[in-house]
Amino acid sequence: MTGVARAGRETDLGTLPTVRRPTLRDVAERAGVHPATASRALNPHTRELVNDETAKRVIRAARSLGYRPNPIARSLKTSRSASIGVVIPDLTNPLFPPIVRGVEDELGPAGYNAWIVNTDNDPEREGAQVESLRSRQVEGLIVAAARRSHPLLEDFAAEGMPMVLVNRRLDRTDVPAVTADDATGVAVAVRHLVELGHRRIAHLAGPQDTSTGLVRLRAYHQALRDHGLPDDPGLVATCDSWTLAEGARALALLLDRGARFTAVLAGNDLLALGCYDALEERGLSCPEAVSVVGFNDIPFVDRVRPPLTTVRIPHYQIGVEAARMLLEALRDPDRHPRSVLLPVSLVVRQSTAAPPGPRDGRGSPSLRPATV
Amino acid sequence: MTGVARAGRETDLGTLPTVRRPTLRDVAERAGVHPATASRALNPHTRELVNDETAKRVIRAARSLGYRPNPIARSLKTSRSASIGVVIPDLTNPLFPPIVRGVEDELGPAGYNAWIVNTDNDPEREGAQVESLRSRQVEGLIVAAARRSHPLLEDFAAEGMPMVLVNRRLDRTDVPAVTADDATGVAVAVRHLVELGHRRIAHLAGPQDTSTGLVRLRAYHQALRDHGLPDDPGLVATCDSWTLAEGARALALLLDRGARFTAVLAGNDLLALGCYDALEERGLSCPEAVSVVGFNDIPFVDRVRPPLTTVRIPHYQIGVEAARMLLEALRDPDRHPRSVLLPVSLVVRQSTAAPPGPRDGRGSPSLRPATV
DNA sequence: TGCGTTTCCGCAATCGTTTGTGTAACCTGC
DNA sequence: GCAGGTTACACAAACGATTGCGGAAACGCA
Repeated sequence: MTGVARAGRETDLGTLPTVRRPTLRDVAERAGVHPATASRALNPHTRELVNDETAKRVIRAARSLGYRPNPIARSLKTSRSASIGVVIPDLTNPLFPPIVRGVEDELGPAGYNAWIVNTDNDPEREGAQVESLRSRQVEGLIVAAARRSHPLLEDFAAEGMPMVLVNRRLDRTDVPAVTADDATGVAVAVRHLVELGHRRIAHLAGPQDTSTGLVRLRAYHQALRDHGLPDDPGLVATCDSWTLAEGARALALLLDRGARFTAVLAGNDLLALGCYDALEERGLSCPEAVSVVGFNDIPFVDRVRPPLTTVRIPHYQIGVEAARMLLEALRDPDRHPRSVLLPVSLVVRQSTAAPPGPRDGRGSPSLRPATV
Repeated sequence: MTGVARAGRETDLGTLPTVRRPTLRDVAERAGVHPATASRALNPHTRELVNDETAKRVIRAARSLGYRPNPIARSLKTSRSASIGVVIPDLTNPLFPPIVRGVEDELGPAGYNAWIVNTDNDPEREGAQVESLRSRQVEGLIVAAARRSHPLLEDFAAEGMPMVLVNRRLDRTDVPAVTADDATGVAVAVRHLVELGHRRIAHLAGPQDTSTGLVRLRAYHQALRDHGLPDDPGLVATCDSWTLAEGARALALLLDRGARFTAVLAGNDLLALGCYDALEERGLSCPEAVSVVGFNDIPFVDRVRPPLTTVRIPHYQIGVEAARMLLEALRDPDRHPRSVLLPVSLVVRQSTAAPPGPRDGRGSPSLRPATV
């Protein structure tokens, strides 16, 4: 009688043509076994518990019915979800999509899928989003929105939620992070400027509640010392957010203060683009009057005017690496958390040139490298 | 005895410090009612079924325990999820993040959250992703990845899945879509070029399996006719994808073919940037030798070199509008599906200028508008 | 007092899985 | 022929919510 197993199921004739998706029970019925057996037969991990012959029968039944397990029911039962949350502070920042893609590419083949949320840099929204992730039983978190002190994330980590930070890290070091080697990046950038002849280099520091903001600022001071350059506090302006508008505001502030500098190291590319605006507004040309260096090498900064000299970080690879680490942590929860620093490189474009001015006789504004 | 209601729950002393999240049963226990009553008390929609006094008690209990309903259990029981899927073809295309943000901003206050997936323009991946959304019981779909003929989406729509398309639409008109007024945009762009004096205008058509690609191509032909311009088939090249590289390839092809034109209307901004590359590679300057017009006005094209003249579409608003329509459809499933066309505007920057050449005596290449 | 209505709440089934336990049937070896 | 051990499956209890149904109070009214 199992041949017409579906008959008992056709009682819902009141519903629309939409056919109910087959459940495990349907599969079991068709294969003539108990749902429990069907479950075990379908799960590669428990297949050994059921007779080979029966397993094949179940699998065939499942295929013929087009059975797809219901992840919701499974989650409810197992408290797991085969998905991990990806917390992005701002999707419209071109830095993040490539990272997300790296995460997805690595997670997919492992059977996990990524659950992307956008916090908009808003703590309240972040709280809601992350809570939503948690209640959906995500098995881990990849977070690009960390601040140095971040109670929410710290609590989560303390509760044992597997977590990997990307791009930014926490002050406490017990949460693994995948970041670019910011300090080296800054050092290289400053060296580049020094080699061009700059001695008064300003810095647009990013928000100091983010590790990137702090680390880059410190590295800037260190680099200045290393090169024996004057470390004038008046050459630093701190931005409240990683946005173009803040970059413009901060550089304008520096300019208004009468700070004298021939180059500015921006905390990231967006701030650097803000510098362009502030400079243009005052009729200062880049790189003739002021050289600008960015950080991150986000998409399109190679095509802006002038093409931005910046520190390239491996966006995609950061995502890949973070996903990989999270997967390892899921497989072996006792594994010691380690953080990794990915290598960076300076990509010199046209926003940097020798400083203007009387220092050397060649002070012409047209020192732009002839290459390109 | 209810004062120590938690006592019975502390049997899991073998587990780690991780405390079990309170369930509805815990709340009920503490309030001294049955879970069913607690459920009704907590749900604004059924609160009227329970005594006001009791409801307050339950709510207080819930608050004091920090109770958060388990959306998974709820989904399983109700087959709903309070979330909707957002299907993006490529998150690294700056066109989409603003749309996503519009969607999220509109969905959030309505109590829904967005589930973003990336198909990478890969049908297989798309199938997997969308299936995953479906099995997670998303209540509707906002799709930016539509092709003109798209069996997967058509099937979903036929099955009654509420769905709104953004940016691109299907050939069949029974699935609502929110798009920009592409035809008008093209008309305005062509008129702009004509007014500058161009008569031979090329077009880099986008993939013809997308509505945007087709509509814009048609509008291009129409505009040419309207202005009495020669409609030379040799002036059109079709791109296989909406990427910068394809834009470069297609324009190079046109150039290699010996096509003669003074302006090119690119199917979108990415293709336009590709044009820049192809032109630069041949030593042709923009806009002096060739004017270029893009479409979409994605972030950063105002800062590239030269700043791109393009048709602005209301990215964010497209997202908002789509979410709004989807919400309406969820509230009233029988509502007639309507599509909306959002207005566009031309934003003239520096990639367009009068054509070069002997036509008028002023053929100097320095016709760039002096403003800015 | 008795009967019909409300009002309020508890009971229990249910959503679709997973998984611990129970138990036939079968084998093995003495 | 039977103790002891596998093997292969079924049973049923979860996971945490929602919801139809039914019944006990409480109430209204004659």
